[in-house]
Amino acid sequence: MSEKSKDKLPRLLRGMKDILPQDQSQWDHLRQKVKAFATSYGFSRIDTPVLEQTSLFVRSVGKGTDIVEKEMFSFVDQGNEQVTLRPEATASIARAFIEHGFVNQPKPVKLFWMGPLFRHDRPQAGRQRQFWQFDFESLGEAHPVVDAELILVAYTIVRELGLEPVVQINSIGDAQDRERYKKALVEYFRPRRNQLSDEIKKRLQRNPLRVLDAKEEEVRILVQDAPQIVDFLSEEANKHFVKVLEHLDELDIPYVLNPRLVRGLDYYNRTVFEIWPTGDDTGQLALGGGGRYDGLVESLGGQPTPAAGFAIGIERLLMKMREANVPIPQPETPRIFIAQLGEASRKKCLKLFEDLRRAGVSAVHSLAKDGIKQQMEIANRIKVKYTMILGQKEMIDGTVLLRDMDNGIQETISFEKVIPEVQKRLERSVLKANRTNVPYA
RNA sequence: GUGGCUAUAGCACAGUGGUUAGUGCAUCGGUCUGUGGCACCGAUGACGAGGGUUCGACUCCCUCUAGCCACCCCA
Repeated sequence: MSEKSKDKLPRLLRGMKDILPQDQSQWDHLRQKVKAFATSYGFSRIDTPVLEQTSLFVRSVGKGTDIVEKEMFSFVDQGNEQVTLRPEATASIARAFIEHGFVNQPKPVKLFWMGPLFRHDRPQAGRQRQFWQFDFESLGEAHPVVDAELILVAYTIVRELGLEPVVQINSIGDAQDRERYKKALVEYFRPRRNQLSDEIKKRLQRNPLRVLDAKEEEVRILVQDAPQIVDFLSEEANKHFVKVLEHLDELDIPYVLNPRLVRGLDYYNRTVFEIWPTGDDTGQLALGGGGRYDGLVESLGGQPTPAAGFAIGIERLLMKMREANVPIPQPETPRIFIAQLGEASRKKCLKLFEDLRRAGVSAVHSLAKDGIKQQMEIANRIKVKYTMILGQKEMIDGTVLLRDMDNGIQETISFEKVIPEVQKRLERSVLKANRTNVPYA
């Protein structure tokens, strides 16, 4: 260390996080559950590459969006190709849908996706530059029941993971509806221009919908009386929205009609929704969101394909689960430690370790250590149930000492019988021990 | 991209414009070449980076980097 200056040491890139061994059980637990949900709701898994053509995201997410304007990890590769680390999943899924002829499958095509995404934002609470999402997408059906099913899935997953989500929902209509609405919005604000900040004025010009989610108090007050997009929906879009809500009522899913909910990606139309944790009324830490994107596949060159989907952020989910002290099953810890004494015993013990593994018993050893005391300390530290001791004496007798670490009782067992004996005892102790759940921590 | 706060060992925290920067936990070793939870002893290991002010900077100033928080936006 003294020789090397510290700035030469390799370091984590900004906004990147290692997922350490002690956090893996939470991640595994969560991912496993999400996978099980996907299967039970009939969504098939699809994985897409981390790297895609830059144009894919520019065309789908939209040129004027923050994601494309300032958050993409883009570069030119050695083959002079413009590439981007995926900032979201839906575009890739739509690309795969087109590329692999999913049009020829029965509709809707229900897909499940899980993986890391990359956005070059400034890190803060619940935000990293590499983060995980899982996505559920349903392609090929325009019917509102599809929207409702997706909301059901999103809501249920979050709920069954131990949180109390609230669905925020809105309809942003179809393209023509939005055009008429934008005009009305601009007109509404025109006589009130002097009350607006420069930033808001700019938004009003570039993307009037953005004014709706402004955080400034004065603007929010104005927004309350501003025209609402629901009043500008075409008859079909309105019917569609009403049907989605009827389904949610039937399912007893609590939702909040949020006329100010607009989403930051260009491909959305009609139904948009977000999943907020209870207690968050700003949406600052939305767990996820989604909506309908009927035009996306076609705009990327595929057949006209109505579709909808949602994404949920895994780190945010974990964060909220920790905050809420949601219990998580303890990871399996090893129950057996192998302690050895002497060169011959060491050889025997590595073999024993492997034999145990083959018998389905995962043991821990520290074969590199010499002193039995050190080994016992380690066994104690990792809280195994039994320690198997093989010293010179046992080597001569062809036995193993089996020490119960809770009460210190030791028994001599013949070497041949020790594996079945250990299996038997572990089974018994598993039955006895009531599985304890500890909170995410 | 903008703003505020912060940066001392693996972790949690002390500390000072002036010899060798402390403590607890952890790690390694010893007391203790056949037995853990205890105790005692010892060792390893840090002032984020670069520049400036100063006789002297870990301490004061600037820049950078990173972290946290907020804005923008989103997961």
